[in-house]
Amino acid sequence: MAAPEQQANDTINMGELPGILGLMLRLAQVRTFNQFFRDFDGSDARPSEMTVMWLIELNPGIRMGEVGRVLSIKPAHMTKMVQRLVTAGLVSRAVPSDDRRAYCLSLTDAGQKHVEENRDAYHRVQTAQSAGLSEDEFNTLLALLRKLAFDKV
Amino acid sequence: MAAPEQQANDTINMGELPGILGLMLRLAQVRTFNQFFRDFDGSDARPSEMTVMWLIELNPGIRMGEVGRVLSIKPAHMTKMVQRLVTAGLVSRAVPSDDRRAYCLSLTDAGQKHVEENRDAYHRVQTAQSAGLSEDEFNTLLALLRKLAFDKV
DNA sequence: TATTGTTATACTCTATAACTATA
DNA sequence: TATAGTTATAGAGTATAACAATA
Repeated sequence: MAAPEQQANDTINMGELPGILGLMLRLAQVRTFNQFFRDFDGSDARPSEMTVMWLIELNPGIRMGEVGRVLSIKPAHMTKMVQRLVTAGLVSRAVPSDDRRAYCLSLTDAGQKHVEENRDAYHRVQTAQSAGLSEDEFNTLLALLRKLAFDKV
Repeated sequence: MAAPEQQANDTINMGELPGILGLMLRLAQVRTFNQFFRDFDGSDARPSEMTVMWLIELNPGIRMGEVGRVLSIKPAHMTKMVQRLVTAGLVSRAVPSDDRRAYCLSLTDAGQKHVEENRDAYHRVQTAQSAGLSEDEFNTLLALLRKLAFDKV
């Protein structure tokens, strides 16, 4: 009867599954997200919205489509997400004069404040220490993930 | 007018975003999944179902709850997933005599055949080459992800 | 009382296609 | 004709809570 939930992981044969990249990416992400929501307990900050707002802060006037392309967010989802952020008073839209099909995004004062208040915590959650890795391991992992995420093959 | 979709990534300022572990895990996963679905075009194999069936093959008679714990799949989702697999004739359930609340899972003959037919392809998709990494980089990445996914902190 | 699995509900994210208004 | 964004719909996956049967 002692710690049956610990036994499970040990007595189960994983075979070659820990060599499947997609599975390990998913399991690592689950854990990272759990950590995020544990540390951000109470706050209504969502990783995806935080990332979008941070990107808008870095690139004022960036177009919706560009945000979606950089962050791999589909157009339909971008629309709903931006509508939420606009409704929440965090983001504002403007039609650029050179292309009236598009929307340029900026942070409102409230949005700017929101980013400034949460960025440190957001950044602090994603550290070597909270991931249980050494600084070297953490930096190596990030470099390899960047290669996987950004390099064209 | 030349290749505006290429410009975007270059002229956009990412700031410290590529240092955010959660974001890079997500972007790496998106790419890995795209590769999966490109290579498995036509087949109806889903990564999650393939992983569950492979785990059942390795551990015949494993309980639903154990599968969920190892793969971080929530009970409610496990129920629906197993029902799909049972309906598809790939997995069979049995109530163990020592705990009649539980379900033990096994592969049917069709399930066994399905795993054998798809495992190689499933494994082959997730290689260093298709990820655009060297063998060393690929193995390092997997080792770090395993540490992130499995180590208790 | 606690645990195994089920059901029901709601929400996030994804996928797809049809649509508008511009270019 | 192609592109930027919208709308609508469907599905996967997750989160949560209430529930029945069993331990």
